[in-house]
This record gives sequence, C-alpha cells and structure tokens, in this order.
Amino acid sequence: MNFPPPHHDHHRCIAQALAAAEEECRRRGARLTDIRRRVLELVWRSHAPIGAYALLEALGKAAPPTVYRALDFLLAHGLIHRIEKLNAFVGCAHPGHAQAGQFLLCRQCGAATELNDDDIEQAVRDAAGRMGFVVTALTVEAEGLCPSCRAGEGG
Amino acid sequence: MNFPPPHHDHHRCIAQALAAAEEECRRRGARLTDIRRRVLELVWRSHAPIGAYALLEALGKAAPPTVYRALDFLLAHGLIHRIEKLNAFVGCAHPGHAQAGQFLLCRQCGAATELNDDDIEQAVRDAAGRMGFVVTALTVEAEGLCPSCRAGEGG
DNA sequence: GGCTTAATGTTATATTATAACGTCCGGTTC
DNA sequence: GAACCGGACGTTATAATATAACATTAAGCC
Ligand SMILES: [Zn+2]
Ligand SMILES: [Zn+2]
Ligand SMILES: [Zn+2]
Ligand SMILES: [Zn+2]
Repeated sequence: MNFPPPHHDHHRCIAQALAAAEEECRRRGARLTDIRRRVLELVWRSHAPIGAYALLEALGKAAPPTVYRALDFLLAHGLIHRIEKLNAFVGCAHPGHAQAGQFLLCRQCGAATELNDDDIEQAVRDAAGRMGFVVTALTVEAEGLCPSCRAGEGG
Repeated sequence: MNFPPPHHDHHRCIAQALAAAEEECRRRGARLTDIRRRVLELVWRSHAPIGAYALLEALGKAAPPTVYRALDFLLAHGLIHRIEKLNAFVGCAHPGHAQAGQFLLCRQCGAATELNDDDIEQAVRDAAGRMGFVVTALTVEAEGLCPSCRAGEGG
C-alpha cells in the first residue's frame, strides 16, 4: 500500500504475493494451476503493469488464449488487476480485501500502486448519487510521478 | 452535466455541441474541417460512447487513419473524451472547461455522463499526496445504473 | 477403471490502433 | 503566376490486443 522504493527487496513482494494467492485460492476452492501460477509470477516480476503479449512471450511456448485464460482466472479471483489505460495487468498486493480499483501510475518508472481509499470511493458515490446514479464498479487511474521519480527529476 | 433523460431533445444536444466546438476551435485557431466535424457529429449521435470502427463504418468510404486522425484532433482540443474501459469516445458537453475525465457509465443503456467534481479530484490528490505521488492526469470511470434504467429495473 | 468436468492446446479470426508514404489543397513569397 | 511550404487527407500495409470454436488432455469422483 506504499509506493515501492526503486531498490526494495522485490523477491519478498513476489513471495508474499504467491503465498497470498495460494491462501486465497485455498479459501475459495479455486485451483492455482501451474500456468496460472507462472503467469501470476510473471505479472509480479515488476510493479509496472505488463501486457498480455509480453506475458505470452515470457511464457515461451504458448498461444494467446492460454495467457488470456490465466489472466481471466487471476482477475476473477482478485489476484491481479487490469489497468484500462494501459491494456496491462498488475499484481494485487491484498487479494481478498474489498478492492476499489484505484491506481497511481508513474509515467516515469511505470510503477503502479494500488490505493484503497474510502474517501475517493465516497466522493464518487456522492457525486453520482446527486444525479441519481448508482455506482457498482469504480475505476480510478491517476497518472503522475512517484516519489522516487519526482526526486530524480530535480523538481 | 445532468443525466440525459431517455427521450430528451437530442437534436439540441448535437446543435449545442457543434456550436461549442466551432467556438472553441475559433478561439484556439484550430481548423474544424469537414471530416472532423462529421466525426464529432457522429460521436454525438448518442450519449453512449462509440468505437472508432463504428464511426468508420458510419463515415462510409474511409480508412482507419482518417477516423483516428479526426479523433486525435477532437481529443487534443477537448471536444471529445476517450472512455478507456470501452475503447470508445464520447462528446464533451463543455469544451474549454478544465476537464477531470470523470464519467458515469450506465451498464444498461450505455449512456456516459461527465462529472467534474472537485471533491473527487481532491480526494485522489490527497490520497496520492500522502504517498508522495503527484497526480498530473486523472481518469475516473464509474459503472452502474442511471436514474432511468434504475427505474426500469423495478428496483 | 470409467465417468464427468475443468483446464489446456490449437487454429483461426475479430477488434483496435498505427506506420509509412503519397497526394492534394490553401496560403505565402517572390 | 510559379515556386514553395505545411497541414490535412488518401491509401496500403501491418502492429497490437483480444476472442471464437473446437480438439485434446488432465483432475477429481465414484
Ligand atoms: Zn516489489
Ligand atoms: Zn516512478
Ligand atoms: Zn442528448
Ligand atoms: Zn442508463
């Protein structure tokens, strides 16, 4: 839930994500098969969202439906999220929690960080409610500069 | 800025949008050519976002670059907006105003309505700021049910 | 083991978007 | 007016993203 510093111990991010995914799948009676696990691992190779065809290439011998099916599974069980602006996917650090789909996207380093801010969600629900609109799903994608990249830009 | 009722005088929406576009282009010294105007008019055929290839077909004899170039122009001058979730485009009712890119998308009738809510933007800036992230562009796409469709669903 | 269903493989194709280059047209300069 | 210039458009090809349809394999169950 914090912005990942540039040189943190990312193996730890991956290990935690995979452990959380195992747990979540067990809890839901879902099968984290080999392909699904490999795709999840590849998504977690970095905090920057990755596209389906990049995953496909990384997987090696596979066809598009293979990776899209794995992505569908991971999305359905809240293990990854889709970044609409980028047609790309990023790991979810807190599967099982209520997710609002709020993301900060650094235009410099590409990192995506998930927010889960009730005030944002409430502000949207309020504004929508004033027009008689009922919100059932929310996508927030904020582009900008993360702390590290901001420092690097001399600003 | 209100949700368009199902049977409002939509010719008026179109006329106003085209007039506003003319004015905005004049103000900016931009050329609203025939193709660009026709695409804008087609985008405004309804309040539901429309895809590039649907526009292409409606245009008749034209190739993809033609419509994409027109869309790029209209986007650049704030006359339309792109809905990322849908890979589709919708007219902007208030060109020239500061736009936050906030949309309510009715999953029933498809209508997209633009919000311009400072509280939403502020909530995002605040949440981002707490993590040291500076927001430069914001996309908010809320899916749900508009007033008319809510009434129709018997809920 | 045989049955059933979920998962994956495979091929083809749909959908969305852009690259590259040629042509035309309106205005400017001389 | 001829030469020039730059923006808009035409045209062809192709890139990038995503899904349909059906065959095959693998798990889970009895
Ligand atoms: Zn990490
Ligand atoms: Zn960054
Ligand atoms: Zn209207
Ligand atoms: Zn509606």
